[in-house]
Amino acid sequence: MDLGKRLRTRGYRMTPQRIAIHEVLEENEGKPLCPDDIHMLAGEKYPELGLTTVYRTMELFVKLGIALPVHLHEESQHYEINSGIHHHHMVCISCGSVEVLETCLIDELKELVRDDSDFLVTSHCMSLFGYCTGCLKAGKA
Amino acid sequence: MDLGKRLRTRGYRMTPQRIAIHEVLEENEGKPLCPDDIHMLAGEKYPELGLTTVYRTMELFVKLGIALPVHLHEESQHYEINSGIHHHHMVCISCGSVEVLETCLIDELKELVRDDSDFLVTSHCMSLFGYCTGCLKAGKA
DNA sequence: ATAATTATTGATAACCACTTTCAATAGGAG
DNA sequence: CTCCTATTGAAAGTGGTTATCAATAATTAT
Repeated sequence: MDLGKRLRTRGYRMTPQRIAIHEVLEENEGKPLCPDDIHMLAGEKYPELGLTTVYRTMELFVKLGIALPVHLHEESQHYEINSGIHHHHMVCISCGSVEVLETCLIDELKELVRDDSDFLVTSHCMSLFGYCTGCLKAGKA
Repeated sequence: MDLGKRLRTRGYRMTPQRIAIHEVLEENEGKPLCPDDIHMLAGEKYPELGLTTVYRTMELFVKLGIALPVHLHEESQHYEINSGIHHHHMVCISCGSVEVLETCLIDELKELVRDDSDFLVTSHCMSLFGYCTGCLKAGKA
C-alpha cells in the first residue's frame, strides 16, 4: 500500500514533508536514523523542512506502523522503516556502525517465561553491543 | 568486599552520601530506581543529599561495577545494585511494575551470531514488555 | 592528633532532546 | 473553486542530565 493511501484512509494528509521523510527512511532500510539525521537527509529533498515536523512525523509513522522506534542507548531515539521483517541490531562500540540481526529467540523465551510466571509478553527489545568486523580487523577490540 | 575498600583502592573517598545511596540500592535489589527515586529514598537517610550528587554517584558506581544501568524505555535512566547474577526485566505496560527474569538466551544467540557474521558480542540489553499477573487478573490486558 | 592536600559536595546555570503553542499555510472533500 | 481543518515552522517551554565553582570534608603526610 502506498503512503498516500495509508495516510488518507486514517484521516491524515499527504504532504511533501511526509513524502520526503518516508523516502529517506526507505533509502536507509536497516539503518536506524535519529531525528537530526532525518532532518538533514530529508532536508536535501525539501529544504524548508523543520525539525519539529520530523519529530511529529516520526510519532505519526510509528502510530501507523510505517516506522519502528529503535533504542540504541544513545542520547536520541532512532527510527527505521518497518519492513515487516522482525529483527534486532548489533551496535559496534568502537565505530558506532549498526548491523541488522534477523535471528531472534523471543519465541523460545516466551515459552520459558510462561513456564515460570504469568507475565504476558506483548513486545520486546534487544540489542547486542560489541565490535564489528572492520574494527576487529583493525585491532580496535 | 565492603564499599569503603572498593572506593579507596581506586582512589575514591567514602562519604555518607555514597553510603546512603549504596544502602538504598541494596535495599531495592531487583527493583530498578531512577535518580529521583534514589534521591528521595537516600534523602531519608541523609537529608542534605543533592540530586547532582545522585547523578555523579551513579555514574561512579557503574564505572566501579557496583551498580548496573537499566534501560526501561522510560524518560529517565534506571539503576540497580550489581548482584553478580545476570538477569533481564519484564515491564508491565499497564501498571509499570518490573519483574526480574533470570533466563537469558544470550549464549545461544552469540553462537548464532558467530555463525553468520564476525561481530564480537561484548554486552547486550533485553527487556520484555507486556502485562503482569496482577493486571492480567484485573482484566487490564 | 593536626595540618595539608585534594576529592567531594550542593546550588546554580547551562545543555540537549523533545514537546507545546500558535498564527500562517495548504491538502483535499464537496 | 471554496471551505474546513490538518499541517507546518518558529519560538518558547519541559524535563532529565551535565558543567561550573566556591565551600566542605575525607585521607595522607607530618
